[in-house]
Amino acid sequence: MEAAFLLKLQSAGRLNDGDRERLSKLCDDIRPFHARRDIIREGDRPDHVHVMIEGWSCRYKMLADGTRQITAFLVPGDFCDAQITIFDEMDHSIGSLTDCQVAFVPRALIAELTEQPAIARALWWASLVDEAVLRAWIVNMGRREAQDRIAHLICELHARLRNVGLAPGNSFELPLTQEELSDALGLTSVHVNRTLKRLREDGLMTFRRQQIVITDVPALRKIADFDPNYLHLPAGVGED
Amino acid sequence: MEAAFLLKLQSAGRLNDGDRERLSKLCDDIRPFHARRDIIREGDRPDHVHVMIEGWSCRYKMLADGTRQITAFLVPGDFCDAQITIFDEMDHSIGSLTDCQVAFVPRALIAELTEQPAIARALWWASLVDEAVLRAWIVNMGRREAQDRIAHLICELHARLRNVGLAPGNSFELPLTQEELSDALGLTSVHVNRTLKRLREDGLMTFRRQQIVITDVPALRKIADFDPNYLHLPAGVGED
DNA sequence: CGGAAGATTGAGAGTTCTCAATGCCTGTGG
DNA sequence: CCACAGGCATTGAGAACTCTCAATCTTCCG
Repeated sequence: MEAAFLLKLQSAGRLNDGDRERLSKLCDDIRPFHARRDIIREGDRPDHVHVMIEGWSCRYKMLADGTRQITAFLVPGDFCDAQITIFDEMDHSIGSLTDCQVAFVPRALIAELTEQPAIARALWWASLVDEAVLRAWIVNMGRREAQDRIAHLICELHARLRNVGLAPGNSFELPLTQEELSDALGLTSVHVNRTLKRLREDGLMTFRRQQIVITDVPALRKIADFDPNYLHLPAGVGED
Repeated sequence: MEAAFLLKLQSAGRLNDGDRERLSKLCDDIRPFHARRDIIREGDRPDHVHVMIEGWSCRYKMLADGTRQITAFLVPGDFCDAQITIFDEMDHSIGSLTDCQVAFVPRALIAELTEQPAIARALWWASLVDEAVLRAWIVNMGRREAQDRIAHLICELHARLRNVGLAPGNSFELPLTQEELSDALGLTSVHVNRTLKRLREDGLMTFRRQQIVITDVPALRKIADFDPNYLHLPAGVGED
């Protein structure tokens, strides 16, 4: 299978064989992480940039009262912390959700790669998509109640995973507990549980054994008010 | 008064006089907008980048059910839509909140400016701060109840406005209605109203006639669990 | 002096949370 | 192969928070 980050950066278009060749150097130093470990912590000043190769991780912040909010899911192909080439220190943490493989990329290599305009552009593009996703999450948490909110997140993940070849058909692996899901949605796990039940009963989707099956794609998108435009995927990929 | 965007980009450091001179070209084409007008709409493909010079605007999305979610407040010095140099079309709208002055910057000028490494770096830095603010909003909406959520937003705006010289002391102008505030916070205006009353009664802050007065900065930051680290301001500015 | 928009308040309904108990599944050790 | 432990998932009941709908008050302006 082709490296996910190539599939992803592809979407930014304009990569030629030389660029793809250069990008393959990202994989020179891949390290494994167990599930539920911190890959980077708030306050760290890592000297490598981390890229997800395999498995899932998430950005998160802990609050003073011990609650957690997940602000992003990172899947194969996602850059964890390109911002560290600009900022002094991390303002949030990144933790693995599953066992995973993470590429450690020296800052110097990033600097070298971004001398290629097409690569710089692709990275900027990826960063702007991340931003668009954050806005979509804000809309989701601010203006949708639980059922529609879950539906929207599932539609988004479905579209993103398809783009990197990880969601054949209308199902995909979602290696999260309901607790983790609730930390991303701004809900409690109890309420997520009840709401998943309703989605199941309504014949929209099921989530069992870490497997999402979207039973009725149009209906799920409808209640979620999902429009994939913000993901800026290549034509066709976001469509059903 | 110095142009706000210079003060802001300053925070990225490393700008020399030449850079500042070049950046002044951003102001060559400034146009006025009345309050409550769209500056750009979702789906637009503007050929200028817009920069806030004076007044307030906001990013927002409308939902199918007619509700609105504001995803960012834009104040003097903020770039509205740098992403349009990469994406084909806007995935959200930007509307003026007050009468304002907006610089229209041709894409070509942006391209020219970003040939200067320090300027490119400053713009990237600004974009990463925007991203960090979006994450902070997600945490805010996901894990704080109304009073703490409002408190956090006010602390953030206070810090940001100080950085561009718009918040002397512990008060600042916030030219929003309670309705607009509620659209940013994911609440209803009725609930915002009641909660503002409580903040007032608790001696933390007041909001009357578009004027925020923070009565007790430490207490407000405490209930908001506010840490300005994510704004990556120059040392000292974020502090009380 | 109106009018209109925004702010404030009340009452009741709906959503989500908290706390706690129970059920289910999986991996491990005997 | 079976029993058991631990982590998740599921369910119930009551409390807390937020929303809706509507009325009333204020403020701002022409």
